[in-house]
Amino acid sequence: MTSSKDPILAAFGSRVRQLRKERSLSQEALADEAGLDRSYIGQVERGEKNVSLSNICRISNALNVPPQSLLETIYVHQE
Amino acid sequence: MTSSKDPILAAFGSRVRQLRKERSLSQEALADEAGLDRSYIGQVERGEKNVSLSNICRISNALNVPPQSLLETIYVHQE
DNA sequence: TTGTGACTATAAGTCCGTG
DNA sequence: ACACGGACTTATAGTCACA
Repeated sequence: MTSSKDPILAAFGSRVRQLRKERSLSQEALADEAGLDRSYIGQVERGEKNVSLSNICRISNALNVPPQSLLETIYVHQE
Repeated sequence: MTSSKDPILAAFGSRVRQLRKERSLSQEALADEAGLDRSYIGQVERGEKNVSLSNICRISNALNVPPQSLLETIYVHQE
């Protein structure tokens, strides 16, 4: 499931990338801030990783945004 | 790390429990809606599990709330 | 500076049960 | 209806070398 194109993970990753670029950070710089690996951040941004809640918060913290703002672009079909 | 008291996971779990009870659902009923295991939901609510983004969305979908509302009670220290 | 595939260790998550 | 545990399978975390 890690590498399958899950639109949720893709939306999350795009959001991270958007916020990172707004701050003119490299993946490496963001990774450093978050205490994560550079390539891991890249994988997250490409929607290849099903990120855990801990890491969502680490990344949001590194970006100086509340964690829920990283989920803002995720739309789940309500019935 | 599974059983350590991470306040982020605890806050998330409490929020899930709160919303579940508002809907008068049992853990089993919620698990069924979300396509997850009954005991897993219990562990999540007790803050014992580091939930993945996919499962955050599954649970939020089962509760009929947007995923970011499950993170609303999580406050990360901004510097 | 980033994309990518491969890799190992550990945690996620399931399924069975108990009180 | 829930907490909790053991044993189990599968996914994620986290890192690396290289394109």
